[in-house]
Amino acid sequence: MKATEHMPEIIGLVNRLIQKGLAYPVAGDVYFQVEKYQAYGRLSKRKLEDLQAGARVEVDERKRHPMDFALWKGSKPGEPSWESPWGPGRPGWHIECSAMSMKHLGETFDIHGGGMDLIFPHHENEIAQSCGATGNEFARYWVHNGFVQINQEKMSKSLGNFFTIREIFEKSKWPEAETGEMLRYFLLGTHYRGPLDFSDQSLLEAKNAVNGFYDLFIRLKESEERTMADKGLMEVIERCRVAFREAMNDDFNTSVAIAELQRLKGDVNKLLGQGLSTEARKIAREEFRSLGNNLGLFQLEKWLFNEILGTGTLEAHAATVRGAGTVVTPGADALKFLGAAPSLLNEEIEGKLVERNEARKQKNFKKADEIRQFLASHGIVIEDKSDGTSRWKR
RNA sequence: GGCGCCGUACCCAAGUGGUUAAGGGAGCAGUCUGCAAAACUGCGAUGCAGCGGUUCGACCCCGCUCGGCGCCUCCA
Repeated sequence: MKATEHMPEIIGLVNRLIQKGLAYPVAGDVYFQVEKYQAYGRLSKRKLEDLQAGARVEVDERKRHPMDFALWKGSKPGEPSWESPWGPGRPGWHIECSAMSMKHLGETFDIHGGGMDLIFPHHENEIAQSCGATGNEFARYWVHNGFVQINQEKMSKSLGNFFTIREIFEKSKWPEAETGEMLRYFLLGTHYRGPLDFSDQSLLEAKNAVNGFYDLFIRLKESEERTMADKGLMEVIERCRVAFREAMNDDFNTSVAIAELQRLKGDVNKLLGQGLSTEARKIAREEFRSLGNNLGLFQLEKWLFNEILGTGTLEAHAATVRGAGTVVTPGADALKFLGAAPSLLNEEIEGKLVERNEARKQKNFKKADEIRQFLASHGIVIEDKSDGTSRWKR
């Protein structure tokens, strides 16, 4: 959806505000007259008289009040422009949000999100425009998130200390799905209103935490049929459901919601030690999937482990990392994932595993350990199972 | 000058006017294991930036201070 596809709606909205006496045209521009909108400043708790007019930018003398903001800006020669009743020009910053949300969501809608830095002036102005034009409430709830910070500093384009999610994917030595999930886990680990300091360590911690869940999922799939703890499982699941819902209902308290998932993980691991039926293990996995779905977690089935054998995903990805070279932005240190060693082909890993198990059978533990060591140097961890076979993971 | 967010253990991070201040990671010590990994068990803040105040009682309420971050008619 693009703002440029909504020019008729935008122009219509500006017209409506002029007709209501809330806006006035000046030499090809159209300004919203803040003094005519008595609730101005309600969202950001600002009073017109408290604002420092001209503190950063010189006041435009043509405006009736220094705080009046542009709904439409006449274009200078050579600039991209659209035709309007006030001459060629382009929409002011805030108007397209109002026009587009009105068209697609209605005059009043439930939730409007955005960074804290947008509270003023952007969201304040959106409200003024929208409510001014319709007389109705604009957004019922405002959800403002804290900043992502790098080394205690706001991440922003102008500071140059930013990088994109795509770059995180590219720098990571892990498959995209995994990287995405750990990023999501990291983001969800703190309350949305608080600041969030981005670092390679935080991401690594998130990765390990997510891995812990998938370790459990693998166990759920492999354990033998025993039914001792089935009943306990249902109790533990029910407790988690209630607590999880409660946390989310409390202003999206995702850190608590995640803590509940962790608690369930521990509970299920314990019950698994006692013995769960195939059916119960399936229920447990489904429960994680279902709860996790609220947060975009645990949706991957064959992720990470050798079940994805043959897809080539990991190898292709490692090539991307190797070719990427060094990062140029100041965020480089944050993106420098520790020891991004080149990966092995899945087939090679499988081969080494067979070789090692052969050695183990012959009690040639020296050789077995060498192979473990070799794979470890490539970031591959081997886990021996009780039935004599092994699994691996990165 | 105005408005706002944040400061909790080694790290990340919830939370409450008064029961043991969630959870995770790391660490240490065990169980298990050929060795590992995973899993499980145990240990870890007498204290929640500092100082005052309110209160029978504050980490949580109020005030001040210190420290970090952000916004305040341009551009998005």
